[in-house]
Amino acid sequence: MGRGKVQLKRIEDKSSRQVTFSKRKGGLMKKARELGVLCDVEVALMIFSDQGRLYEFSSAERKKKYLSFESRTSRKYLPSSKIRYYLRRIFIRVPLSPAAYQYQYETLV
Amino acid sequence: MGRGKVQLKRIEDKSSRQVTFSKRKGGLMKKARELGVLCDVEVALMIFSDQGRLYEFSSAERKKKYLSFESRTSRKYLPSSKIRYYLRRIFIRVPLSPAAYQYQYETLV
DNA sequence: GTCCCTATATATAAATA
DNA sequence: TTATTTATATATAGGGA
Repeated sequence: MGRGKVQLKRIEDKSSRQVTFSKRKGGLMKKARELGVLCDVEVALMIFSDQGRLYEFSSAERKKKYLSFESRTSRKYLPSSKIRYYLRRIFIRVPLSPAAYQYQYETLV
Repeated sequence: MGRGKVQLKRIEDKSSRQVTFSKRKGGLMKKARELGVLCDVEVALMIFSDQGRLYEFSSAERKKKYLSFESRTSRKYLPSSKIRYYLRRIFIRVPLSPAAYQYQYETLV
């Protein structure tokens, strides 16, 4: 999709990796939104940049009614331990123990 | 990206909506994976079809070590109340009350 | 549904400013 | 760096079997 064909492996040059990230992130978000609209389905997309920043798209129209995770994190740079924590909790969904959940709940609500 | 240009609104014909869903879902998954590899970032994508089926991609390499939500749901068709529940819990992340969490935890673990 | 085909729209790599 | 341009690779709409 460009002047040259690209190999599917990590782009080693930091500068072009950043440029590609920015372009493809935009493209992916756009396509996620299109899929939601065209096919009338719910789509969610989350991307953690290597800077630890969270980019998120969700087609859930009710989103605004609820406490948004995004509002708590998207403007922060997270350390990698936090990233791992969030990934486990959100993407991989290891249940927290009830005691750990109680603690989390108290810090969030 | 095809013989005709498409308007960004719900495809009303059920059959072509289904075909478009299948094609674009595949494309989106592929691009999510490419972004993760090329730019060395974590990407997660979740799609609920209108049949209530969950399709999921996550670049988190540690995934297999943990209990996967996918293994519990991706082969099932969920009623819309369940979809809404999962969307709230996962995408929008309304915290459950500790009591409700305790109940969920017991049914999951 | 479901798989192919292929003309066309779109995304984007590399160049350029 | 950060935009903008443009040539090219890729995705996919519409169609047929």
